Amino acid sequence: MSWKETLNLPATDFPMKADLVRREPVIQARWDAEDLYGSIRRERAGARRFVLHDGPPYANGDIHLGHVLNKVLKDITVRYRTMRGDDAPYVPGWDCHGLPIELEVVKQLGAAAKDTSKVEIRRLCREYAERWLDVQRTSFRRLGCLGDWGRPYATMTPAYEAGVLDVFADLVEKGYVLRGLRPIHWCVQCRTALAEAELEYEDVESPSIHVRFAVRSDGLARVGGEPADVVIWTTTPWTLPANRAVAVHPELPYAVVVHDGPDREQRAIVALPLVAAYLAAVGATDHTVPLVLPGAELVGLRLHHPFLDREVPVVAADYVSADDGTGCVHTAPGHGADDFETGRREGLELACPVDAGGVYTADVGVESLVGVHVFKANEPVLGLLRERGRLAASTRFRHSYPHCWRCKRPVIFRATDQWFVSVDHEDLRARAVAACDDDVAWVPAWGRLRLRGMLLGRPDWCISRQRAWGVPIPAVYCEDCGSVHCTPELVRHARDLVARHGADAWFERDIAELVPAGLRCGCGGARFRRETDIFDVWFESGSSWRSVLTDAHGLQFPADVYLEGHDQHRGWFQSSLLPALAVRGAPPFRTCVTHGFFIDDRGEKLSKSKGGMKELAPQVIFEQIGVDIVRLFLMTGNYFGDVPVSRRLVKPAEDQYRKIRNTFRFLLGGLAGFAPREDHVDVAHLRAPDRWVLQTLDVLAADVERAYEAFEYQRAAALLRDFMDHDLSAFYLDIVKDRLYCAKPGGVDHRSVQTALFRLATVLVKLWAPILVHTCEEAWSALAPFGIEGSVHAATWPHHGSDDRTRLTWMEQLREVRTEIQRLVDPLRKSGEVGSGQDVAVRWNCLDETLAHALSVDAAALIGDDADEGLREILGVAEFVRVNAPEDPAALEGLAPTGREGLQLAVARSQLRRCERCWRRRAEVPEGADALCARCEPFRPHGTAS
RNA sequence: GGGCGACUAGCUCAGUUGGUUAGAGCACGCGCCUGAUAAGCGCGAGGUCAGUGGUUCGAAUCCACUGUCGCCCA
Repeated sequence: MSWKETLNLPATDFPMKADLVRREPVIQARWDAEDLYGSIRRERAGARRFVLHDGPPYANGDIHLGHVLNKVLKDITVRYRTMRGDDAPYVPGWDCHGLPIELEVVKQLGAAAKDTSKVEIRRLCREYAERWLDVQRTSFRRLGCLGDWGRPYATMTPAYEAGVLDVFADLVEKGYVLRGLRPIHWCVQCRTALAEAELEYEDVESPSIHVRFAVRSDGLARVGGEPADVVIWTTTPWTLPANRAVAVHPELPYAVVVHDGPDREQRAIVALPLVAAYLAAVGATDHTVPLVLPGAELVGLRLHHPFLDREVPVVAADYVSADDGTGCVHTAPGHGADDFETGRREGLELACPVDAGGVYTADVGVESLVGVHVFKANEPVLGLLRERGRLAASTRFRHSYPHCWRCKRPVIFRATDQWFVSVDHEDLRARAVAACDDDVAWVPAWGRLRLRGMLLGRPDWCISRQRAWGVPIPAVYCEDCGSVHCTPELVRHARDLVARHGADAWFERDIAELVPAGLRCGCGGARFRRETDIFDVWFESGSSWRSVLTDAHGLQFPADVYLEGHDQHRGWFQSSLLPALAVRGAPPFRTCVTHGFFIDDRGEKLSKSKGGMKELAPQVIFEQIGVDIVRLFLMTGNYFGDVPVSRRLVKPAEDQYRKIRNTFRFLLGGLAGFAPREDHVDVAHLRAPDRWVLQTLDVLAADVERAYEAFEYQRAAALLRDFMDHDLSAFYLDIVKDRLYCAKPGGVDHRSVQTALFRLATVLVKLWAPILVHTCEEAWSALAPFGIEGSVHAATWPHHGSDDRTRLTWMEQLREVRTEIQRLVDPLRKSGEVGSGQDVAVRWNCLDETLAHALSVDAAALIGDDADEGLREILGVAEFVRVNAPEDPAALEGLAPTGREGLQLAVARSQLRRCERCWRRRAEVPEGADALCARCEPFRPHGTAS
């Protein structure tokens, strides 16, 4: 007869096939319908608040894999903290202002852009940002991220803009804000200042020229008495009209080199280590060096500008190196950061004869250059140099050069009037470094060093931009004398206006409404015009703590965590730290967590020109792969560093997912007929393997918890995967199948397993829940018949105790033995001698005290009643017999050493008869067809012959 | 060019403060089971821990240099 019907085979509604693409939206719809986020918040009201402050993505275009990783990590964090019992709100935000959106809008307007008012452009920008905000929000929700999606923050709302102005007003009041002429990166195409973050470095080919600056005759005595030239090297000939000095390193040796030239002998002054390079560049064939002198002795020499009627000094500068060029550095204070600093120190003129569009102004000093675009000026400048015999050499040079992130054109350095936040006012820089060291935790730890280095090296923060789409800088200029007014009162006046009417008011209202009543200029004037510059978007997002970390959003200052890509060390982390420190005196975050970026499976960064990662576009994830699989995939690698991605690399995660899912399915299936409250078996009465597995689960839960606490979610996933693979699927579940299927339903053997399975299921679903958000919710629902209610995401984190490891180490030893047996059985299987382990008889002898003890005394103590049966169950064999070596040396025949020191084993086909129901070979099974073991005999239907 | 990281099996990664024979998953090879079945299980092969030099009784692990890659900057 078929005994299958007399077994308790697994049964559950939890399907093997995930069908994530179809099922995830259904689960999300239920979360929405039941207002899961809102109800959790209400439930956690008054609990310890955990604030993760969302860094706002830019509301421009579809989301990509980078957004996915970032939002998933945030979601895991929020869900984990929530399960720990914290009140962990998540308020998503969007960065809405800025150049990319404005340029996109302007591009769409085409020729009409010129005739479109600023306010109209702003309106179009707002619509554009709103549209993408919605698109992105839909995608983020589809990723299963839990949050206050109905009430996000957006940097273009009046409340947010007012917050930016609050921060600015405080900075003005405390004296951090200054206005000045500075050379900054400038895009002549976009006609705007660019932040460091808006630059992209690309290789370009530039002219590479050596230019001779003649030493004025009264200085020749210091350089050998003969006419000589200081030779500089530059890749930007167009900046030569703005040259105001030549810098040398005071401690570097300089050589006077005499060499042959095209028409006459030349005497050139260059750094000694660079003489050979110089001679090669000018093509000299022989030379002498009559004089070497330190740079310090050159300082103060006066030089003739190569084509302008002016003299420029030789000055000292530390940054001059002997690595390239000539060691004599062309210095144009209006066109370079180092040059500017040098110029300020030496009192040089800050010349910048270039207008916003990149065209030379009349100040350039050469009639023929006026009106020429600097990108087309290199040839004319070279012409001037040639005419005057000042061009020593000219070639081309390939190097990395900054480009505008939006229009991709090369940028220039140009001196302009800008607004700055001083980084050194009231020791802000030093305080920021100290805060980095003492008040902020960094995950991974090297984030501290990174931000530290950036803070120490950074210049003052240029916060102004000459564009339309942003928060206006509230300042006015006197119409009579031109002086600027930007007081705390004026800023706060504007702040109130913006809070009520939005930032557009600044551009559309009458000037009288923008300034406090009765404002007078020092010159007596009372007529003003408004500043039209707007804030750097980094200043806006860096002020988010002011308007977002507030009660209005259910948040508070400071945030527990900022969690972003590690490009935000320089970006948002820094731009948030500085204003908060200046205004509030404290960092806005307690911990900064960073993740890495994606590279393709060849180790190269993903670039849009190569098609980005289309095979893993969010649409593909949503419609073909499933979010949970991708969430799992993202938790397999080390997301703190570079994350390699490709469709091919996701494959293993799909397999892993199926394994996890099926293990859940098996756990759930084994629970059929179990009523937790009534059928639950006390720990003390649990069978040995069941008691062991729950203890192991406790250890696992503690490890997983530590991993979550440390933001090492990939570690949590790895621990869980290993446990489900090795400890459950390959070991524990294998050994308990017999009791689960064949033991008397409702008996202790059966209920003991079910007690373990029930706890395994509920705990594992919880431990996975922050990562596999949908699958765990589905599994949680499948536990409904066993009294489980609600959402797993509203459930609380499992308790776990017991540090007693004796049972664990005991079982470890048994597993070693099990492995050794399997190793020996393998050849028997391949030869067809045995099928499963249930056909195997094992004889063993052990020379190792500890192991022998574990297999005998410990087994008796930990298994209880029938230790032999217990060992057979754990080891998965039909017979496990210790040979009586001392009294019967012949019994050692056939025993072989194993990988485990001291353990000797012999395996063979068991000669015992097999129980037809449970397939175990046992001594008591009688001969004949349909023979059953003693345990199974009661399942024989009445009237059936044995 | 500078700062910060990374480099371990064909691929993706573990490897807690230096300490037995460097682990796992995928892929690969050989099998088992058919009572988790569009599942499950076992065994096996595969590594000069990027390279070179150093510290140490002992280095994948600490130090220096070199190479390749990434991020940030110049």
